[in-house]
Amino acid sequence: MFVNTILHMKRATDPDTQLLQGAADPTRLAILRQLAAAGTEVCACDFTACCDVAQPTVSHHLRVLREAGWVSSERRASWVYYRLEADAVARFRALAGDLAGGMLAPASPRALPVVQPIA
Amino acid sequence: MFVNTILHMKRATDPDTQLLQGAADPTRLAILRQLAAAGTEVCACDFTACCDVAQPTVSHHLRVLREAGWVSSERRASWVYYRLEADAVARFRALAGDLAGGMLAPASPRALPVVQPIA
DNA sequence: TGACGATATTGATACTTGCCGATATTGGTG
DNA sequence: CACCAATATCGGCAAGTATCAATATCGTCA
Repeated sequence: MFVNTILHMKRATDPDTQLLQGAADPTRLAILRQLAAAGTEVCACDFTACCDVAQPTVSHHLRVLREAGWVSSERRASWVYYRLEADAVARFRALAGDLAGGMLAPASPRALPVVQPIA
Repeated sequence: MFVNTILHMKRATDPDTQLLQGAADPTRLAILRQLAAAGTEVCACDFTACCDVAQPTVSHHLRVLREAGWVSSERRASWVYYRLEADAVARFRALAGDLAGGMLAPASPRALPVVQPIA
């Protein structure tokens, strides 16, 4: 109450909130989905094609995703490749599991086996 | 491309993005977690105690959550009770599953499936 | 080295959001 | 009805953010 009254300085220092905020944008969600669908790294140039925003905007969103822990990037020749961070995905799923904790899965015996990447 | 060039008017019309934006705030995430932990409906007055923000702010966040589909409310006497919407939780988990899609089955030849114990 | 293509950064602008105080609304009670 | 407690809404401010044009940076190639 006090901390907040002085000046509302609380924003998104919590890592879970940061993760969610990272994904909570149509463009960034599209990027994440494209990465998930690809299953491997994706060239930054491909995102520019997919999302109907200008190149600097894509670059901005990629930075936000990187800072939120969602993706990592690697420069190769003239291109920069982005890949999903397994850890972020795992944390996201854990979060979803937490929120679902109190709910009884009505008819979902289809518990999909989680394959852990060995290395 | 066009819609966006004219004037950037795109914000969060996508239901998935709305769901994520709903949860992407420390106060709202705390509310969702409290609801999940409770497993049943929770009185609005209890949220005021938990999150260190003023009453109007809690009310505001509850509205955002309701409009995002995360919760539903029911008035009983002087109190309003909120409960998690199973549908939203399901959609959230599905989203998490989608993003994990590429990571669950890597192209590694001998990826022995580690079955997660039924929590 | 210079030109070029791919990304990133900067700067400016408009929109969105979180917050609170004040006030309205709702429902129970005397 | 008047009063009170619990919530919701309003009005406005401050901070955050999404966007783009212009420009800088990096890496390749001639």
